[in-house]
Amino acid sequence: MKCYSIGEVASKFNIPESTLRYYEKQGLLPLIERDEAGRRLFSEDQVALLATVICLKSTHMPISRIKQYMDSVVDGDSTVNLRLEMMRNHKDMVLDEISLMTESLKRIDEKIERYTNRTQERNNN
Amino acid sequence: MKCYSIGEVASKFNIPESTLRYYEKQGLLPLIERDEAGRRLFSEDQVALLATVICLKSTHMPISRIKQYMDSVVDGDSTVNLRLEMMRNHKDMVLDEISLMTESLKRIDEKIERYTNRTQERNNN
DNA sequence: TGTTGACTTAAACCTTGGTTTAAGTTGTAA
DNA sequence: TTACAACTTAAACCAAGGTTTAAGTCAACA
Repeated sequence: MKCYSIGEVASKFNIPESTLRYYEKQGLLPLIERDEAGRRLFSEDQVALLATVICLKSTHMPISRIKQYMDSVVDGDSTVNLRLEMMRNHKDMVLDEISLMTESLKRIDEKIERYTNRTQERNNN
Repeated sequence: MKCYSIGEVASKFNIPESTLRYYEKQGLLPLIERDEAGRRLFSEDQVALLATVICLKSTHMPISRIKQYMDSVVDGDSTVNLRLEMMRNHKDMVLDEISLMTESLKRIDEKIERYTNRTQERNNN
């Protein structure tokens, strides 16, 4: 099974290696193996888990909650219900945030329109 | 013209007074008047400006950029083009972020579906 | 008149989410 | 065999965005 070095993973996801080390230390990337020299080896599965971490981060889940989620992934089948709950909850948070941003975007669009009109008037005078 | 105390504004927008003081100190709320006792008096105009600050914050504009924007509001007509540019730029950022979140939401929905199926299987066994 | 409650300030403090540094190890290509 | 690039660690450092604290002022009500 092909494994990836930290450098490969970092460039695959376009994030600094230091961030990957930080995530591991925070417990977001459990069970990363090492080679004889102590270097991290990311399996395909772990790359997939990292993709999940990045997905949750991009929707603003705090690191402490991502850790809870990853811990329960490691704990296996017994936590499926918990994880389902967590994802449903998180989905609601994300939908709320998207709504808020979409609302705010309307105000921003109004400003753009008003400023556009004002600069046109200027040019016509 | 009716003016609002910091407490009134805080509860109107449901944010702590300390945050309002912090925003003023950071230059997001320019030109707040004081009464004889030194207490802040928010005019209707300033309440409207605060609403704009909150709108920009809710779309993740950093305080330093909100300050730039507010500074140019204070500078008046000569900065209309600048402000138009800023808002157009910001709109693009917000649209990108909404897209990213919407993409991530798809992955989250997939997880919800998989976990839902797994718990149903459990119950049928 | 005194004691609340709402305000003021400056400065210290806090959390989050990393990034940087310094010193060391390893594998490979020249 | 040396020199370079890719890795390792722990610990220090950093920026953003507030929050808390301590000490004080003031208006109004009992």
